[in-house]
Amino acid sequence: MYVEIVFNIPLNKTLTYKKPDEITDSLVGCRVIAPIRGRGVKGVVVTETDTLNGNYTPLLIQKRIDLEPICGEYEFKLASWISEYYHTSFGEALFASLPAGNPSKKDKKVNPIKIKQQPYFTLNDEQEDALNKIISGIDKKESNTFLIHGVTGSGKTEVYMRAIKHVISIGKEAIVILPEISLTPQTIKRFAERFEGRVAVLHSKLSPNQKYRYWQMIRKGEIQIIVGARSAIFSPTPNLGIIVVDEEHETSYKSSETPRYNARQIAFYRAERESATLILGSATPSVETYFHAKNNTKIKLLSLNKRASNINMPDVNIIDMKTAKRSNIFSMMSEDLVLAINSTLDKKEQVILLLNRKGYSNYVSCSHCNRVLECPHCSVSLTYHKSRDIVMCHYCGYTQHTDEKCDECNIGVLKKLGVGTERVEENLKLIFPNANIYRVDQESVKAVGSYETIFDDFKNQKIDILIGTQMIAKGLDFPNVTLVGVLLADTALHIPDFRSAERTFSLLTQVAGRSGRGDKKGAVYIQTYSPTHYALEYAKNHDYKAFYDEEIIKRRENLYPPFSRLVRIVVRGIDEKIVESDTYKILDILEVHTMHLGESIEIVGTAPCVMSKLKKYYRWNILIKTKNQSLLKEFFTELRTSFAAQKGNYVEIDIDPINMT
DNA sequence: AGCACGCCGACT
DNA sequence: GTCGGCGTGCTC
Repeated sequence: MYVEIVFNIPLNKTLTYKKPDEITDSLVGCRVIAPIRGRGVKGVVVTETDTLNGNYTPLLIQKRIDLEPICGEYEFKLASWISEYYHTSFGEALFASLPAGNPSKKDKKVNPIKIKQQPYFTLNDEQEDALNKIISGIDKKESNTFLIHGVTGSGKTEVYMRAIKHVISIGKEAIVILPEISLTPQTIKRFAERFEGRVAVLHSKLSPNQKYRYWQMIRKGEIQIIVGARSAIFSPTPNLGIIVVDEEHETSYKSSETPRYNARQIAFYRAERESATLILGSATPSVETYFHAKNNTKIKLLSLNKRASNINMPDVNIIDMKTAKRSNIFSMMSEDLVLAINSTLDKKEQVILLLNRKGYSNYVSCSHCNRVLECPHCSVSLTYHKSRDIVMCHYCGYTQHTDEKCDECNIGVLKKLGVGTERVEENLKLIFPNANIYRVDQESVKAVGSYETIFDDFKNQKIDILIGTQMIAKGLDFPNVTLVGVLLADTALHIPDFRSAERTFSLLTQVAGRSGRGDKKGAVYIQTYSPTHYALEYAKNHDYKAFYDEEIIKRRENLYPPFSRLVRIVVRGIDEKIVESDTYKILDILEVHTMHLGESIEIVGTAPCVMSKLKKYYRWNILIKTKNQSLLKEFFTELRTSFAAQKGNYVEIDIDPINMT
C-alpha cells in the first residue's frame, strides 16, 4: 500500500511513500511526516494507491500528524485552481489554505448553541430594501453576488448580520472576512454577542492549535459563523450559505507572499462553486468592483446613502497649506485646525487626528554635506524615533543609534526633518496642555498592552485627542467624536502607482466617516498642498460616484484595471547585474511568446522596482497589461520549462498585483 | 525552497 | 595532487 504526498515546496508533483502496516484506515487528507533527502518534512496525503509507476523504492512514512482528515477533495480542487491562477505549486497552494496547528490530546468542549432573543433597532428603508434583496438571493439555489455601497455609518454590518441570521436559520454557514485592522475588540464583541455560541472569531491572538481546533469544528458543521481575516476564507464549512467580504476595497486581502492570492477572489470562486451568496461591502468600493456592479448583471448594486442614525455626513473643510496661516507653536498645524480643536474640546467632544507617517521625523539629513541617512539594506531613508532615540527602517526593521554629528563629513549636524505622529504628539501637548492626548501606532499599542485599553479609554472619554496612522482611520465607532483632522492628505497622493488617487480618496472618506457618528454633527479638516486634486474635491463632498466617474476615464485611457488584467514579475537577488540580466532573459521569452498578440498585450516597464532594494535584495520588475490572462499561457509554460533563475535570484509572479512598488 | 552532485581555480 | 567555489537539477 502506497500514498501520494504533496509538500509545501515549489515542486509540481506528488511523491510516493510506503504506508506503515499498522495504519489501517485511509490517510487521504491527513498530514504526515515523510523523509525528503533524509529529513522529515510535513506533507499532505492526497491519494492512496497499490501500484508504483517509476523505478524507485518508496520510503516509509515517519509519522502521522492528523488522526482524522483536515481536508479532502474540495480543498484539493480549490488548491489546484489557486495553483493554476496564481502560478504556484499545488503544494504551496494547499498549505496556504490549511491551518498550521496540531491536534491536541484534550478535546475542548463544544459551546452550546444559544440563540439570543432579537434589537435590536429597526432598519431604515434602504437597509430593509437591501436585506430583502439579499434574502431573496439566498433563497434561490444559485450563487448571487451583491455590492453594498454604503456611506460610512450607514449600518452595513447590521444588514450583514441579519442576512447571516437568515442563512443559519436554513441550516447553512456564513463566513465573514474583515481586514486584520478591523478585527478589533469592538467587532469581535458585536458578532459574539449577536450569535452567541455559534461563532468562531479567528483573530490573530489565537494560537495555531486553537485555530486548528476551530478548523475541525467548522469541518464537522459545529460552528455556523466564522469571522476572521484573509485566511478565514478557507474555512471548511460543509454547507456554505453566505460569504461577506467587508471593506472589500482593502488591500490587505491580498497575500504578500506565495501564493499571492486575493481573499476576495477566492470568495468569488467559492461562492460560485458552492452556490452561496456573496456580499461585498464598502463605503469606497474598489474601482474594479464598482465597475462590474454598475455594468454587469453578475454583481447587484445595493446603495445605502443615508446614515443609520439619521445624522448628516460631516462638513469637510479643505485647507490649502500653501497659503494657510500656521500655528506659531507647530507649523504643521493650520490656525483653522487649532481653532476647531479648541472649540471641540470646549464642548467636551473628542478629536481624531490622522497622519499616515510613523515615528518622529521621516528623514535625517546632515546640515553640511546634505546626506540623508539611508537603510543599508533597503532603498529608503531611515525614520527617527525619539522615544527610543534611534533611526529605523520601516521595511526591514533595521535600527541604529545616531550621533549629533555627521559621521561622514565630520562637520555638519544631523537634523531631524519631516514630521511623523510622534512629533505631532509632542507638539500637540504644547498647543493643548490641558488635553489628554494619545498616540496610536504599533509602538504605543505594544506599550499599553492592547488596543482594547486605548479604545476603552477613548470611549470613556479619558482621552480627548487620538492621533494615529491608518490604524485609526477605519471602522472605529465613537459617537462623541465630532472632529477629524487630516494633517497631510498628500502622503499617498504622489506615490507612482495608478491607484494612488483611489487610495487617497478611500482613506480620506473612511477617516472623515469617524466624525459625527452619534447625535452630534461632525466636522472634518483636511490639510493639503494639493487642494484641487480630484481625490480631495470629491472626498470633500462625500461623492464616491463622481470620483469613480473621473477615475474610470483615466483607467480606460491608460488601459489599467478594470480594462485590463495585470501581471507583475519581480526578479530579486543580491547582485544587481545578475538580477538585471535575468529580468531581460524573462523579457525576451515574454516578447517571443506574445509578439503575435498585437495590442491585446502591453509590456509596460522593464526597470528597477520603485523599491529598488529591499531587505538586501536588488529588485527589478516587468509589468504586463493584458486583455485576458489566458493570452499569457504560452509564455508561462515556456518560463516554467525553459527558464531557470541564476544562482541567488528569485522570480516572483504576481497576478492582479496590488503593491506596485 | 533546500540540498547534493559535479566540474574548474589556489593551496599544503 | 586536494579543498572548495557555486552552477545545475532532483526531491519518492
